[in-house]
Amino acid sequence: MNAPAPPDVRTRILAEATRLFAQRGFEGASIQAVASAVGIRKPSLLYWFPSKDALRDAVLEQLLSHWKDDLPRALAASSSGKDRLHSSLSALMEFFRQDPCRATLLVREMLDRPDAMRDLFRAHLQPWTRLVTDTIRMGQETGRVHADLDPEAWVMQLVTMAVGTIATGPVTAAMLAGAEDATVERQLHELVRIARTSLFNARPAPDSRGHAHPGEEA
Amino acid sequence: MNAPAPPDVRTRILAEATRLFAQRGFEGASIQAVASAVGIRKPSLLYWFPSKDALRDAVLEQLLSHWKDDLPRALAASSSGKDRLHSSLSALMEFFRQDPCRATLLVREMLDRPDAMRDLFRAHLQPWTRLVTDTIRMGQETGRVHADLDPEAWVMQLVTMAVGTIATGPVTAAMLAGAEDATVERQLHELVRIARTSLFNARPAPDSRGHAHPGEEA
DNA sequence: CCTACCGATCGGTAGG
DNA sequence: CCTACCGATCGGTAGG
Repeated sequence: MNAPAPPDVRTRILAEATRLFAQRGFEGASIQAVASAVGIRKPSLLYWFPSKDALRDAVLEQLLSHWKDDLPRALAASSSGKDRLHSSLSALMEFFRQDPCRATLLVREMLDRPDAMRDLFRAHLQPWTRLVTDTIRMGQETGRVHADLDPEAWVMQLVTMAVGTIATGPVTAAMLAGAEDATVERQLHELVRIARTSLFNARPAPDSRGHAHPGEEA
Repeated sequence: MNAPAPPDVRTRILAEATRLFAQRGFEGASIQAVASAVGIRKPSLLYWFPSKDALRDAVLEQLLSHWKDDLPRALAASSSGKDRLHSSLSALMEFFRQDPCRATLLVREMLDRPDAMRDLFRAHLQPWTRLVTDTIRMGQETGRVHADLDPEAWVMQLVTMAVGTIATGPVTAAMLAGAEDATVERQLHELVRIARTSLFNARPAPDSRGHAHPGEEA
């Protein structure tokens, strides 16, 4: 009846592996280092995960399952097409901002094993991207979204930008003028502006201010 | 008495190291592997570069110097502001398309050593970004460029997108609908459209010097 | 640019 | 989940 070790050894291994694989890369992070971070010996780690590659797979599986579950939730919560697109982007950025290791790890894996990641992306992310591109196409039919926009390519560019900003933001943000105040935030703010202007057509009537957006409906 | 190998051993080491560091990462590519690719023994490589870290530094230095020299050239060749921005983006994409290893290597290094890369970026890329942001600000004064655009952040987002598309494009491109026809090209095409629409004001009214653009409204 | 060699660390196994 | 141990490979040096 007594519960197993509350934080769960297996779960802690996954958490530390995610952190260390993201920080130092798969080749740069030894299973010895992961075991030490958890507070166990190396052979004990290999009892839970039969090999370093199996640990890598489990880490990735956990990350992509989280994406698969979290992202569509935000999308389903919105009603209007414009809201759906806005909250999809917010959810995407929030997913990586919650834990920047996710972005770093995804980028590293895409570079290390492009073929394996292509399959994982297709299996886990295809449904989510489909939801977003369908919403975009509806917007194109009503004329609110640029007609010459390529829906699939647009979504993947936004993913590339969001992942890249979180993963490499600490470097690129140092190029911003100003100073040391929240510079990754500044990049994310511009990212949102880029997304909005590259997606929606300019408002037809420049004079009518206020709530605007004629006939926003389902 | 015969001349040294024409391609220059040192140069060949740098080329193979660039390729292998990009492909497998710095930790994943041993100096033994680099030496084998060049066709020499490991200690011979260490005669030209005193350590693996020295080799890494030389590889990066060469890459960033190339950026520093090539990119501003395209910029200087254009006259009008709009041309300058257009050719800056073309040159940026072409730089990475010429050799995708450049993008992969830059991303890996930003993840592995953010602090060192921040300094290298500042030293090598600051002048180029300054040229672009100055041109953008000129466009904002004439009203052709969105007034609420953040010049430095916009440039870094475009760099993030271009580098990310070349480095991780083979993975994300597989998510595109269509099929197997030039999918990274399709992403680059959308990248250009995103850049254009997020930069320039729609020009429905040819009357220049329009009203100052308001910030934004939901 | 080579041969020969170094200690340290790698991923993984035996056996309990 | 542990101790003890394995062969292979790592970055680097000695010395020519």
